[in-house]
Amino acid sequence: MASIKDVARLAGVSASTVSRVINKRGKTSKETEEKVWKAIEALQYRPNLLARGLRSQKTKLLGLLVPDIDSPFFARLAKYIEEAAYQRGYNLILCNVGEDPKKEKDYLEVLIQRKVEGIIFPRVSDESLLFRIPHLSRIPYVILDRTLEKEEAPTVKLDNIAAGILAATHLLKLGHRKFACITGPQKIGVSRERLEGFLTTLTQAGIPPEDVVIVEGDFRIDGGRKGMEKILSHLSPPFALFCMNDMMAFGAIQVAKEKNWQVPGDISVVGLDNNPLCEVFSPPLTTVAQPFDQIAKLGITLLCKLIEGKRVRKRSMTVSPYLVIRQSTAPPREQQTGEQFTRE
Amino acid sequence: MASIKDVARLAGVSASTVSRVINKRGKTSKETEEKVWKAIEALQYRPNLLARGLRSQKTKLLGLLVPDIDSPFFARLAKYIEEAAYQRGYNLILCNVGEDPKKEKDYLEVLIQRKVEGIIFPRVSDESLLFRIPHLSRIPYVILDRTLEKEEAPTVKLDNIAAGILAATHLLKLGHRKFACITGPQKIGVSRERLEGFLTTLTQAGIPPEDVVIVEGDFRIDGGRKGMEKILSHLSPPFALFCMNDMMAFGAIQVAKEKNWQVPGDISVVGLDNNPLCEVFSPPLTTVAQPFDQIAKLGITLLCKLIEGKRVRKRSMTVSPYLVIRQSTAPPREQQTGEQFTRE
DNA sequence: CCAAGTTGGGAAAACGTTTCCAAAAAGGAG
DNA sequence: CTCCTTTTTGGAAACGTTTTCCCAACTTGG
Repeated sequence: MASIKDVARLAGVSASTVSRVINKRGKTSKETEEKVWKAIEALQYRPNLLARGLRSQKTKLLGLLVPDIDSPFFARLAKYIEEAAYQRGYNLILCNVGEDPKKEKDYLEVLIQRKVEGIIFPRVSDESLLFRIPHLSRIPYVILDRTLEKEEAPTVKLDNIAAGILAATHLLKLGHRKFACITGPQKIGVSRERLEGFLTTLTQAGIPPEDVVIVEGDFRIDGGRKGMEKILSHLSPPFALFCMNDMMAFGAIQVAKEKNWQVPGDISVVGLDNNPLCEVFSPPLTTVAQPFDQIAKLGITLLCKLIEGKRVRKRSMTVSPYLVIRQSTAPPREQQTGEQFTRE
Repeated sequence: MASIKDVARLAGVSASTVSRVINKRGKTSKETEEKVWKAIEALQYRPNLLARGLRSQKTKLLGLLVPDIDSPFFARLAKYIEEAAYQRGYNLILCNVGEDPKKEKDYLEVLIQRKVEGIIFPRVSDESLLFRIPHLSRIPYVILDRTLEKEEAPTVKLDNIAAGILAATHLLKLGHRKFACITGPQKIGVSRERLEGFLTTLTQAGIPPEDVVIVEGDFRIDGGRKGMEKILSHLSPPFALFCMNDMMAFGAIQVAKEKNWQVPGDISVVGLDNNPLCEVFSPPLTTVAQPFDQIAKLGITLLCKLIEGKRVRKRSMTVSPYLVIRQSTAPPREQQTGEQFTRE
């Protein structure tokens, strides 16, 4: 493929001039510029980004370190991250690390070796080797959807307390007095914050935390299933359930149906994320929506600022959730015994 | 960061020797090797992959050009592609092109500039600019889940005819005689092949193609919705429906429920893909499963062979689908009229 | 008309590797 | 001990850019 020297030769100028024209750096006369562009066009020249990166230290590459790209949550986030990065001229190296710490470490090393300018971590775990790698300390990064306890890491995430409040308020307004909650892993800060918002709101409404059945889930369908089994062994409908993501809500509702409980008739369920499947699920799932696009956009913006070495005022930011009411929530059954047999 | 020269200096050898030790090329004595590894360890040296790629033309980078990473289908495929690539020491640049031809073109150019060694295309469209870019003709690529009409492109995909046959056979065996089908876009070869398998099987069972209600979908939930509306205006239950992917099946079933038809009581539905959501949907969806892992693995293997310049016998290969029977299919209602009024 | 500034552009070094070639060291045979 | 072969090593060029430094040729102003 044609190199910058070929262009220079054809245009009758030096390589430095071609570089200047391309990068619009330094002074060049209108006529040389024209000659250069003509030559570039004629040779279909495209700069070699390896060489450019090597010389200028600007690779325009970011690492995307994601736990599981085949999860609706991360896939969605990844989409918006990609979009935001593309807009700013960055490319993404996809690193799907799963539960494998060795793979995570491998990838972190490789990203360093590839001279990525920054790394974006959707929901990295506390056990992440992130901070173990010496060279990594030098490279800018942003964490999405996650609070890291250890240190002041730049983060963009949902206002999780608000999310818990939103769910609780909605269910209270419908008249519920009995509650359950399937959380995410309790070691994840996100889960604790959501629970905090949920419980304090209930407490303020006069419902003591001890009366709320709380079981720990895993953010996966199966966690929702198991969670619901456990809840039903402690609590009899009608009651209201808050699942900390939609996947678990799907699993939980499935179990409820298998046991012949009606949703929302016997059990009202609120999810979280606003997965596209919510609409098509039956019943369509009421959920606390995350604005993925905002999170991704803010995350990339923040990362770019860190890369450019700009001083940033707020290294951590939250975005507000909003409630999407569908048909998995309704007033509790007792209060409308008259209607009990007419619906459906 | 430490460079190869620093290592050389510390180990008291030349840079070339260090390179030889790292890459295990050429002869080096046991003792120098030891010295070199010690120095590498001491300095925490990691080769700069930009420089290596520039010099050796081996970047160990692949492009992943995907229509929409936030679709369960592609997310799943991407996961397995990533896994297969990682196993072989390749990294992936994530290119999410959506419906935007300009973005596709942009990305193809960028991939060339970044000197990727190959590109993997899950389900590229016929309108793709893939073959318009002059330099691209030189770079190896593999297409997944798609037949390109134009030319003999290396492809790994499902045996779509077999998929259609599988769906038809299953429904016939249950005793169905009235059929409908929501296809993918008809301009996509995949859709036509699936339909072919489906229809010929029905024909062989004595059901003329004219009696099968066929509507065109888009592989999305909403296409399933609209498709079902159209079908129900032409055909009254009971009948059996084959949707060419799970998403459309979800949408179709949703509409059926809204109109108070029972699945599988009134309408049996078969999907395709075996999305994890199938299990949790109600009713759990019977579906023709794609072995994503196989497709991805074969695709990457093929791509690597092309990259290494090996002669490959079969440039195109198919993998076999298999049926997963859940609860969205059942014998048609007529045969059990007694139950007709007991439901709900 | 000359000194001082301004503008445009070229030469060369540098980025960090790999790889070719030749030189040095080591080993073996006579 | 010498000569030849083989193994191990170092030097230097090359990959394709960007960037620093410098010089030539104009402009400009006094």
